[in-house]
Amino acid sequence: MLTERQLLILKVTVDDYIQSAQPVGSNQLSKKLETPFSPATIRNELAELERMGFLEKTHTSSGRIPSEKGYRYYVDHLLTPRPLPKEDIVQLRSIFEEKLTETEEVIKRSAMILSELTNYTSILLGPDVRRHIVKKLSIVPLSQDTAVAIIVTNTGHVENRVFSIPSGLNPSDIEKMTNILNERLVGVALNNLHLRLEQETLSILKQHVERYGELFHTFRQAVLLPHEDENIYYGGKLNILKQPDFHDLQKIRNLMDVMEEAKHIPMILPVGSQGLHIRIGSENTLTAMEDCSVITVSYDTGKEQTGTIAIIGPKRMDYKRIVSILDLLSGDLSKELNRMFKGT
Amino acid sequence: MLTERQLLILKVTVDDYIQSAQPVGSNQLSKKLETPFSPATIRNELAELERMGFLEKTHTSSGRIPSEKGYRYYVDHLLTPRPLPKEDIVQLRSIFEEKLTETEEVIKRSAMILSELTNYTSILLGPDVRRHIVKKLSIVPLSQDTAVAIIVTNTGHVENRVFSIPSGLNPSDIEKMTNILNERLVGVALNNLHLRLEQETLSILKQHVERYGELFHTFRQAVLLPHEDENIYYGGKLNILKQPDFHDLQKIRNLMDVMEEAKHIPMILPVGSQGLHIRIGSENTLTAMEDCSVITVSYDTGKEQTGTIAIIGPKRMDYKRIVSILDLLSGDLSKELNRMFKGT
DNA sequence: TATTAGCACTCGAACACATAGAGTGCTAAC
DNA sequence: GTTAGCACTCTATGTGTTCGAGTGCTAATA
Repeated sequence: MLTERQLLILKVTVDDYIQSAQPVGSNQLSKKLETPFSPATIRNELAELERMGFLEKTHTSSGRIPSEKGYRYYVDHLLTPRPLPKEDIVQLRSIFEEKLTETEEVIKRSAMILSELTNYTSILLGPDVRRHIVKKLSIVPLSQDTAVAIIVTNTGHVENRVFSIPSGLNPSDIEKMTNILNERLVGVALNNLHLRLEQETLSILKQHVERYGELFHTFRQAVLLPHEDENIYYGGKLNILKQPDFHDLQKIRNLMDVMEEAKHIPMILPVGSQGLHIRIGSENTLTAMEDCSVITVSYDTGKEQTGTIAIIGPKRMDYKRIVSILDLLSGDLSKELNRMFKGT
Repeated sequence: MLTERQLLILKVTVDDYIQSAQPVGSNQLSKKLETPFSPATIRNELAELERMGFLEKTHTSSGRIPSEKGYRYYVDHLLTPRPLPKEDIVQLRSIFEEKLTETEEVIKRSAMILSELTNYTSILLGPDVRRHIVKKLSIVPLSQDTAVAIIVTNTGHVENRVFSIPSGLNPSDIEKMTNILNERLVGVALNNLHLRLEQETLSILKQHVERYGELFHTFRQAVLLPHEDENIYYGGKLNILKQPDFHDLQKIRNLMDVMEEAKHIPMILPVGSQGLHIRIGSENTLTAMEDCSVITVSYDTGKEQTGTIAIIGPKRMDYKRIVSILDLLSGDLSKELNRMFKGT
């Protein structure tokens, strides 16, 4: 168990290191504490904290830096979220000052402001497109053998894909097919589309549309593959380069590589989980991220759907500030999106 | 005027430096030349080439590296494009092996393969969206006071924007409006849409649609602002970090910053100009790019439209290889896109 | 018993200095 | 015109020294 004084020293050490990026020594610490103890006393406590695994030295005669266990303890027990300064709140709220009509726009803007505010990299995940509800389907012929399939969802999101149509097809057949699809598929979620297509529309198409087989086949192909990466929004991808903690070019490369690759996202952040999460250093799944901390918070997009806000920074991240910012943004974003879609 | 031997020495020097990234000395050069001259002779020539401004030294007793003037001369007079190795051709052609239906997909894939092949950053500009021709317009109501406007173009490109509609509007009015818009605007290029909207549809709308004013106004707003950055495709953004020529983190940041910002694109590459262009170092407009070379080539997307392929690398770029690659790709891409849209 | 002053010790950063090696320019010989 | 020879220059590398910030330990102190 940690004594009061040890708690205090640990907290001040972590705070100081987060702020200065320099190992913290007993002298500095002695001056910084409001109840003064001599450097020698502090040294004893530091040695004890190190023995317990909360602090580390970079070399034998250096000051202390927090270990991962130290950060973890700090985050779990010593984090006293202070109210955000006014200017931060103003900047955050500026996301919504210009009335945007599209979810994507709002999220994109949030990612941008967030990275400006924090100087870290932000990743925002929009609500899962696959759960959006089909509002309308159209098929627009482009040439003799191609057409574009368009699906509008309740959120105003538009999916579109070009597909090939059997040449010499009767145009009125396309129209018929479109009508049948709309009758049967409006109101269905995108992730159920596949199933419903086969179950409900195939037999009806068979009756009304000539050469339904080829047409149905390519249309089905087109509709099935969703653009997986289209609701991931980044802010400040290059902010890593601003951090003094990252100097090894190879590591920076690995890190940026991992972040940009959409398929890695589920490894980087807990997609779909509720509330606030903090992953410190090697708590991350990917080794490329072992020097990073990731803070995520979920937000609510209405209709029981959620998105995720994430901040990626060095382990020496300003946890206190980021947590406050994410808390505020999560609430604001939920409110705004619910307002936008109150009627859909 | 340069002598035969000076030309030869300049060429070998540039080639060698491009390959090794190390200043080239008289000894090396002497060994490398097929007609052998002693290092001393070479030294005299090198001194002369330096005097004329084609070569530089990094310090008094170092070997020579090409100056910008040297690269320029090399590119203008000494570039003997050699045929690409088979494996490069195979990899390039792999862009088209999987039959893609959308321009965007093909271009996206080209950007990716191109950066993998070259280890540099590629930027591909698609054909100017504003010159695409409207194929179909729709308005899909989402809620009582929002709707999404959708414009399909002849290329299969779909523009969509959510806009607000006057609450309590008669749904049949939206239908009427959609019909009128389609009658009047199909076949018009996107960049003329603005003008035509006002000139041709406003008066007709007035006659047939109640409360046309508000509806028309917000629709017009939605249609007017095109997503400017949506036909820029990047490949290998992080390849800069692979280049030994870039080590200064600050410069890397500036460079990446500039490249990612869509508004800088016209400054970085000669958008819309025909044929092959090479910009070396300070020939670039932006100071952030003063250590880079940019090679661009245009390609033809049918219907008298063009796109641009660009490779951004260090001044010490493998010009010979890149030029060959871009030449080949430009041709292939033009062919493929023309094939895709032969019927539209 | 908890705290602190004192002190020897350790390590990194900064600096001076020496050396090796690659390359140069110049001169004189071929 | 070409080249061998040579003195010179600069970088990179390694070594030794000093300085300062920090530590751990011991003994004195409250």
